[in-house]
Amino acid sequence: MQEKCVCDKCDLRSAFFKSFNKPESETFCNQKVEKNFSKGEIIIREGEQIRDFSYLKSGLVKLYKTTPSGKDQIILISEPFDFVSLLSVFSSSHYNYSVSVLEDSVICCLSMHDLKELALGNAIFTMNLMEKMSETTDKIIIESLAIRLRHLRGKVAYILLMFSDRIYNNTTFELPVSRREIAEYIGVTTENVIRSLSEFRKDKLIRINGKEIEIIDKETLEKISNYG
Amino acid sequence: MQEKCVCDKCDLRSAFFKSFNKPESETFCNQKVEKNFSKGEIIIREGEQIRDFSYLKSGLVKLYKTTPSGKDQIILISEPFDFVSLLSVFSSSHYNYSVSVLEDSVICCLSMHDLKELALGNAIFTMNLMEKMSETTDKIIIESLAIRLRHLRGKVAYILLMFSDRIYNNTTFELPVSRREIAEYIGVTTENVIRSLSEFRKDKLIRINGKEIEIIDKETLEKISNYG
DNA sequence: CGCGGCTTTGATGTTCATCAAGTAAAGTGG
DNA sequence: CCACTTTACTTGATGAACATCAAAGCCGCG
Repeated sequence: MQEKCVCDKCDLRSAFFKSFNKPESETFCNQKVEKNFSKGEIIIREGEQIRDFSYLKSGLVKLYKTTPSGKDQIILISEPFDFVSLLSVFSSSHYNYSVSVLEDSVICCLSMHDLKELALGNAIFTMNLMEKMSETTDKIIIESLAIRLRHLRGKVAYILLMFSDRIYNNTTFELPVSRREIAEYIGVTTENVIRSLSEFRKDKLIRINGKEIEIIDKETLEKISNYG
Repeated sequence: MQEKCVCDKCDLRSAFFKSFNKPESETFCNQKVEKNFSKGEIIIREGEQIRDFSYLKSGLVKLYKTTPSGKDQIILISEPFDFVSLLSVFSSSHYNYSVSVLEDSVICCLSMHDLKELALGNAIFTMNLMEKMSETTDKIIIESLAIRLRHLRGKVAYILLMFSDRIYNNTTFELPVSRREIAEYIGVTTENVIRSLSEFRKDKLIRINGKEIEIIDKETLEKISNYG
């Protein structure tokens, strides 16, 4: 499950940690650990103590919260470069959300202790972290407002376009989530997600084959998303 | 409108910027500027270029976004110590939300250039900033999920308790917002906010006198908030 | 092979938005 | 300072959107 990171192969080091010079990179690479997770596994459980700073190297995960009545609310579907443990790590001692894997993923882990040491020793690195954090939280907030202002069909259309445009860059894609998870993400019932999808199919806006979705009439779908 | 900050009187320096030593504090204090705003004024407009890093020294403000159809969505009602310009300042060049004043407020401003210089020169300061940022965004996300999962009456009860418990620490308080703004905050119509308030009044859970609210039966209100 | 979870469709009822209309309060200009 | 306009607040009636309930088919897994 755990193996040393081969840093030469790590896109992230150059892409994100531009702030490091050679020796710092070395330290960083020696301290961190890669973990592989497969679809369905839970990486982080709400309430757990935060020990590691982790980020998503490849794959797809969801961040979510479980309500007192046992229902889940999905906060974000996160691609690589959006950090996994970003939200609370600098202000809380425990996670207040869970993370589970939607597509086989590789997570890089560094102990919070080591991270803080690195951050204190390198202000540019810390600034970059802050920038990244700002981007991710901005995305969460903007997206949650965008969803809130739409009606059922608009919400569903919005999610389809999100997968198509933001995540897969393709008009055809395999849904990485169940209908129920879509519902948990946009705050409606599973039945109504299905109903909307069926309507889109009947109206020849999309083709559905199980989890496989093809967007046929993107223009109309966008109209619906922008309040139809 | 603008005057030099009297740093001896500034609670924030000690409370938040514990990272500074004497000379750095001096620099900081000399560079920053205090601005006074009164109820109703707009401090930041969506789309404006970000020039200053500003934080709320005293008063109360709201962060909000205006939708394409011209309606406002309130993101957060922010007290002192929650930064005003926190969300996007490190990842965007322009604000993607607006800020306006609910109660006469004092804002401390520092140019982003100066702030970045300070941050790069002092990693502890930057870490503290990050912590603060993490707290604020966490609060926004947690609160928006909490509101999303409630029904109309639960949402309204939640807001009343928020004002009573988090903002004013008092069972009697003056609402700093209109009924419409409450509606914009919890994502329902103004009429339904009023209806819920009237019902709470009829059920003797609260007393209403214009903007003045007194919470009489907090226990029941909490039950309604926790899903009634 | 049977069980549980996911998906789908239909019927029903509740919640909430919309529309309408009126009162109160607060700002505006002569 | 008073008529005037606008904005905020309030209540009621109606209908649409959506949740809930129910039932059945499908698929994967032990």
